[in-house]
Amino acid sequence: MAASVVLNAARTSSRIAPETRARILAAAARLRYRPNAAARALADRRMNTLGVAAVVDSGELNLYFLGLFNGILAAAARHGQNTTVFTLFDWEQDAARLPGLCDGRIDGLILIGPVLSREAIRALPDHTPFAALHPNIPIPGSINLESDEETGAYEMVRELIARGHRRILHISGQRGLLGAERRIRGYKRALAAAHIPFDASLLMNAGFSMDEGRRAMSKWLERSIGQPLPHAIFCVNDGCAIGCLEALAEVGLKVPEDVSLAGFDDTLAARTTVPQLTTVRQPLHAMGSRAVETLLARIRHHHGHAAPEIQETIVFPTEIVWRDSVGTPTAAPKMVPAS
Amino acid sequence: MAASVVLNAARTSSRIAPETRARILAAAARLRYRPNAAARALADRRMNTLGVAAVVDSGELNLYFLGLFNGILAAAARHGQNTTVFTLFDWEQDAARLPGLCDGRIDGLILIGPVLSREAIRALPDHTPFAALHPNIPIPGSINLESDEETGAYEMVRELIARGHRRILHISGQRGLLGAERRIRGYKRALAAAHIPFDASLLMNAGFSMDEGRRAMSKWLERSIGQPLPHAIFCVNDGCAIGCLEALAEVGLKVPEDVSLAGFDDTLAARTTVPQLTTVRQPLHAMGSRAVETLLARIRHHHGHAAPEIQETIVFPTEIVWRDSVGTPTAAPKMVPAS
DNA sequence: CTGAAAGCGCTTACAG
DNA sequence: CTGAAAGCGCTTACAG
Repeated sequence: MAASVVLNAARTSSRIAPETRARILAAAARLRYRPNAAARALADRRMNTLGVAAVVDSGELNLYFLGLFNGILAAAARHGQNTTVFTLFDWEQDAARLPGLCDGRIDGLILIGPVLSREAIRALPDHTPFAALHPNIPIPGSINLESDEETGAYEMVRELIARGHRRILHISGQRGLLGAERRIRGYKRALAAAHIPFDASLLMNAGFSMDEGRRAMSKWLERSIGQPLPHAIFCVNDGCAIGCLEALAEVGLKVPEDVSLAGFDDTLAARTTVPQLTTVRQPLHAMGSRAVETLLARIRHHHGHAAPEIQETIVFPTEIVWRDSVGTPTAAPKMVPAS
Repeated sequence: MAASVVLNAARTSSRIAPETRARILAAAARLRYRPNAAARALADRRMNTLGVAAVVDSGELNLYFLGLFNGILAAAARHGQNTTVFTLFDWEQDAARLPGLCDGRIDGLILIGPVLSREAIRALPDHTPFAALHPNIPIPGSINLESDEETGAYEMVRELIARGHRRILHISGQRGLLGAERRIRGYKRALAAAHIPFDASLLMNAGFSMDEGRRAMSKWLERSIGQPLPHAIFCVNDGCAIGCLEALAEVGLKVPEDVSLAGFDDTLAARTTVPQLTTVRQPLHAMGSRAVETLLARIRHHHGHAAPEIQETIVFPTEIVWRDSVGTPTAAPKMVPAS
């Protein structure tokens, strides 16, 4: 007992005599004593470990994940918490595995971009606090963190228009996904505000990946041979924009000389393209850190500490980052070449 | 006891009567029983968790880490293992923290690119098995996984020469780091094999990051104004190559028209540049998976199972991936423009 | 100031 | 086939 108190600098009532303390410390050093985390967790009902659950699409975690994860790790390290990663293949199919993860090995769980049905949400265990980053539906009882994607999209398109771009192609994410729909709404609102009629042929459904961006762009180009290029292309995220860039390069079209291009997220990739990508920045690092901080507040609450005042939903502002992929439109837009 | 046996399908001698078994299962379902991982770990002396320790340079995990980590996660998932990430700031300074991580919360530890002194290696605890990916010094007693970087560099430079490039600038990593030195050796060997004298002005010391690549390239360009460009530039890794690409773009030089460019690693970034990067592929995903498999074999061994035949050092072959950043050299190389 | 005691939730011999 | 018992390594009242 005395050893436990001394070695943990515990806040129990017990005082240990200096001499005893010294003896304990000496013995610990001599024996190279290391506390056992599992035993401590069992006695404490606390693992000091946070879980992170994310879907690996096409077998790989992506840069969006990496941005959030870096923020999560930084905050976790500040608070002496470990982070364990659970990978899922598919939200719908793996939602059933979530309760099994909350078995005492983690104190709280961060869900990255969860797409859960209302039933799946109802089945979530209530003894473990959750935080959801970009949930497709806000999860009741969980902390929900999102960014103001609609405003981000709105402002990006408004600014493109302000720079003279009028025909703006939007390559969107899967219809029905909240993030995709919000960007579409922002896009449409900005067009309407500038009295530019919405043109359905300038909205391509694609997805959040490079592959989907490439395919969607190629398809659009193929079906538009001989017609004028848009002035600018606004993509649902950076990955999609990079796929787009590839498809344009394949038929010899240059960004931003022939057409301007914008992405969304400001992941690492936006700075590694040539030209660098103009994009709507989501503060991924800050969002990841904040998820950890708020989750830890909840965990302390669960452990009987003072009840923290926690918003259920935290919205982060977005911001436009201007780089070289957006230029000024040429007077006479180039025609789409045959490929 | 019966509950434990039934719920775990345990391999104990005990047989449980079907009726008892049914009663237990029913009760477990009714009570929504979830085993407690900490208690199980304490009794089993096994956490079913692997640790991953990596340095975050400039606050961010990079794509090299992401490549390995994806492989680690995939293999860990296959074996029902969790993965917890420990971030370090600096190997030298944080080596002392390593023993503290081996306190029963993990069964084995994977070190990503460790740069450890012989003393730090000696201080590593011996009750926890290790695997080291790209260790700067092979760690005795640990599984060491590396790729054949020297051959990769040699073949890349040999092939560049075969395509007509003779003046080849090498932007290297920090001198003294094994990975950097091996690439330099490969570079020099390939020059020697083609009877091209080594030119010290064509070797720039930089580092493994985009920033360092950009700075080194800019510096080289500045000091070479009015002189001929190299035919090709071979960078220590993809990140460095991308920095290079930026520095070239800044002064209006185009890849591959004005100069060819090659990287190393084949991270995600190599496919997201325009033009896409020719690079030496290290099988990062496979290396991460293999680290997990061999580490698990060791852990089973530690737990008294059959001794596995494990090589101390596993070397993965590299492979050149041809993309668009390498072209054929022009007859008259461009001169370095004033910036 | 100190230490004997109970308990965290599980597992695995072992004796009936 | 079944269940009482000891033990994993820690923490925290609690009684001296």
